[in-house]
Amino acid sequence: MRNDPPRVQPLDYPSAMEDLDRRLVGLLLADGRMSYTDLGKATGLSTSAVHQRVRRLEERGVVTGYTAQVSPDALGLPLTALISVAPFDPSAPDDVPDRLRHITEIEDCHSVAGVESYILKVRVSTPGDLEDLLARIRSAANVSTRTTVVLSTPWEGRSASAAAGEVS
Amino acid sequence: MRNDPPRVQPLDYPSAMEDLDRRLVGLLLADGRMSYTDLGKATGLSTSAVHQRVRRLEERGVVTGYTAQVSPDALGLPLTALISVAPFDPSAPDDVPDRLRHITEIEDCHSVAGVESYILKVRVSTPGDLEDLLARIRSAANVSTRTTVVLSTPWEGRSASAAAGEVS
DNA sequence: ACTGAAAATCCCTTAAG
DNA sequence: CTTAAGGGATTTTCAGT
Repeated sequence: MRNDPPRVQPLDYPSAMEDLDRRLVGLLLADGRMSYTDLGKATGLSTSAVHQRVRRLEERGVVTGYTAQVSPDALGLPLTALISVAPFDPSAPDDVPDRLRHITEIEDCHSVAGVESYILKVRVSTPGDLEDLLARIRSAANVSTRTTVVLSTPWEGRSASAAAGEVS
Repeated sequence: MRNDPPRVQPLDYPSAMEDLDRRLVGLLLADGRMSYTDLGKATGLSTSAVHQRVRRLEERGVVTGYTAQVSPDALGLPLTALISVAPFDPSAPDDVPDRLRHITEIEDCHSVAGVESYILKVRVSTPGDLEDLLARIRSAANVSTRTTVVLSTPWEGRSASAAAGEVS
């Protein structure tokens, strides 16, 4: 694989997180409504200890919130696409995200290193809606677009962090 | 924008979802730990009614679960990349997702229409880890890769569905 | 389908060791 | 971090409309 040069510091990056914290995060990723009591049973900790740790995780910004997982299909948004955008005028100040933020069909907005400046993930109902959306994006941000249609999604949102909470 | 031909059926697609359901989904997207009591207060429904509707939303597969939102940065995974993969041998049966599923760094896996077959979203700690990951992906699935590094993410996971739950 | 209330349960919080 | 316990809130059910 890779020829590891010796590291100056044998540290793991910011990730100074204990094993218990990782387990808790993993459990909350799997079920964000789990009670502190149940989290305690699953980790062997007392309810109070879990409460403390989860609160700290929230304060440290490791856990930023909780949300329902919703099926776009069931919501009538069966068409997903990835859109690369490039500004028509590269000399203009780059406020593309600000100009696009109000467009709710855009689920993700990444600034990327490459020929194009941003990659968006969008969800719509029909090809016609996609056509409309592209027009809105182009005119709102003065960009050209290159669209890749998603055919299917074997998996999504699997939070790499979940590996941290795996049962060993 | 687009020249709408008259629709054969003036239906809204599968989305036969009432306004109340949309509001509930929106609220649960914003706070997945909200209690039925509070959901009731927010929608003007009784606790029981909320309970019924949320249960039905879960049964219908609209709400598929609940999860904590976790900051990859805080977890020590500050480097995100999008990887397009294309099979070396296009005649071989396409079991790329199965071959990649065990690689936990891969958060999303989309099958796409385009020159390349799949687009992956991955998270790692360092460029070195990305290098390793790419090698593992290539050898596990016998594919070539094209990697786009994410510089920053103005927003992510904004669930287009949230628009449904907006305050009018 | 929603309301309202009652019952049972569970949860959070605090305190003390 | 644990145990213990109080008080409170929440889930869940059920009958009624």
